[in-house]
Amino acid sequence: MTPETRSTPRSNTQRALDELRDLIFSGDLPAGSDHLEVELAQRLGMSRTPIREAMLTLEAQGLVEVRPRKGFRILSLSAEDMEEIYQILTELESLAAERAAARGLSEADLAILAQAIADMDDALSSEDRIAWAKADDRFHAELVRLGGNARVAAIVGMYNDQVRRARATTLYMRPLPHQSNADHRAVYAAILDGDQETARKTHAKHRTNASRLLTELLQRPGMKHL
Amino acid sequence: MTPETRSTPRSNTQRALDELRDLIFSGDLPAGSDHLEVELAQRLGMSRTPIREAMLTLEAQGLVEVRPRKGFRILSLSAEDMEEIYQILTELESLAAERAAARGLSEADLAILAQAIADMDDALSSEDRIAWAKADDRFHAELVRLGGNARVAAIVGMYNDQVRRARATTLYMRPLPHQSNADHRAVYAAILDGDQETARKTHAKHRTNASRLLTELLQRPGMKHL
DNA sequence: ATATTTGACAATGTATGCATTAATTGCGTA
DNA sequence: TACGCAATTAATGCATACATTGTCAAATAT
Repeated sequence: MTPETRSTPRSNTQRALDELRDLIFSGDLPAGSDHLEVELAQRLGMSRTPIREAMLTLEAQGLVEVRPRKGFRILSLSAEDMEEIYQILTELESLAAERAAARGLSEADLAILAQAIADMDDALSSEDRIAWAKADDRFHAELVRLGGNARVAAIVGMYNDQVRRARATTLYMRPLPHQSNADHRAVYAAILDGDQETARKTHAKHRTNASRLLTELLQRPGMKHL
Repeated sequence: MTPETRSTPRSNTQRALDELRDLIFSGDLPAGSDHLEVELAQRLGMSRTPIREAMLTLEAQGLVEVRPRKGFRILSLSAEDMEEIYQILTELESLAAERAAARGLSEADLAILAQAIADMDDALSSEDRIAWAKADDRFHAELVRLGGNARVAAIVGMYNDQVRRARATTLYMRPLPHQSNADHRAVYAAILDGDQETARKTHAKHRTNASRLLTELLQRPGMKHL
């Protein structure tokens, strides 16, 4: 845990990328706010160049918008954006579930998935929503990994980043997600069974429900953008 | 068609992005080749900075890989890569077809789609494969547009770019795509009918067939990478 | 008062130079 | 000959300076 255990001296561009992501996800750079190159450069203690380069990558990932004389705008997501993203997540994760089921994976292969489910159960009993959200993240990330399509995993990861803020906001607005855990177990079972169709459909239903819940919460007055 | 009709004097970074894309798609920068910053800078008549910035964007889009002292590598696609990409295209285009069917679109809304189909028919009768490929592109682009999810359209567009080289190569290796045209018409009819399930399944089958054909051709000896 | 033009300013786009560092080559030694 | 080490080289990472250009505001004309 020492501060300087890093062997590779990461480039400033890389640091800028990581730190800017953190600033965005933490809400330190709020959605909708604008930021000039010099401002961010000073803030991170480097020159404009690595900031620009990091911002280009973040733009390609859909997190910011470059507005030539107005600075970088941290993109906010409307309810419609959220629906678009959830459609994609539903679709691609369901594909991953189907493919995972098709691969004839053993219980050992599914250990991480099983662990994530167990962690979610624990988190639910202790009503620890943050721990639950983290385990849920792990479940979904591992699911797309098991799907065996690296590009699907990358896209899903990217969009999960984008909705992270929204999920954090709604985490305490929703009831405890008992149904989610049941869904996860059903998906797990279908994958282990090699039942592609069930894996896909079960997961699709799970995601569709989650999506509906989220968008309903987000459409409450005063929640316009995140 | 005058060379200087452009009102906005596009930035060099933008030009670099466009021209590098063209060089890649045209095969002028062959898949697998490495290129240094200075080389490309000289080639495009600008300094290293806009080249670097363009390359970062291209890297985020999966077209090149930045290899710190070895130059930028133009990524080649193996048969496995192609399968990954086609899985995604199948999935997201089928989603688009379903959503398009759900939107209650009128015949007028589907005019571009219908035109693309007609163009493909014409191209088939005259056995003009290039015209067919272009119309096919238009059909798929319009389909995802009609799906109403801009992010889906963006992803599909990106991956279509990536497989363009492969499709060009195989264009003359395959039989004339009569079945494709029948598929397209079926998808069109389902969308007009508002039959979501048929739209999705029909398009999925269409894409799966196309994918199988392509990957078989690509697995012929001597075709390793594209 | 409103619209328009001009001008100053400020932010970005781009080029360039320097420091850093990985790769490579050549040399010495076993 | 083969191996390892050191020096050289070359490419990039980053900072910085400068040119360009959009923006804003003040001033003028209608």
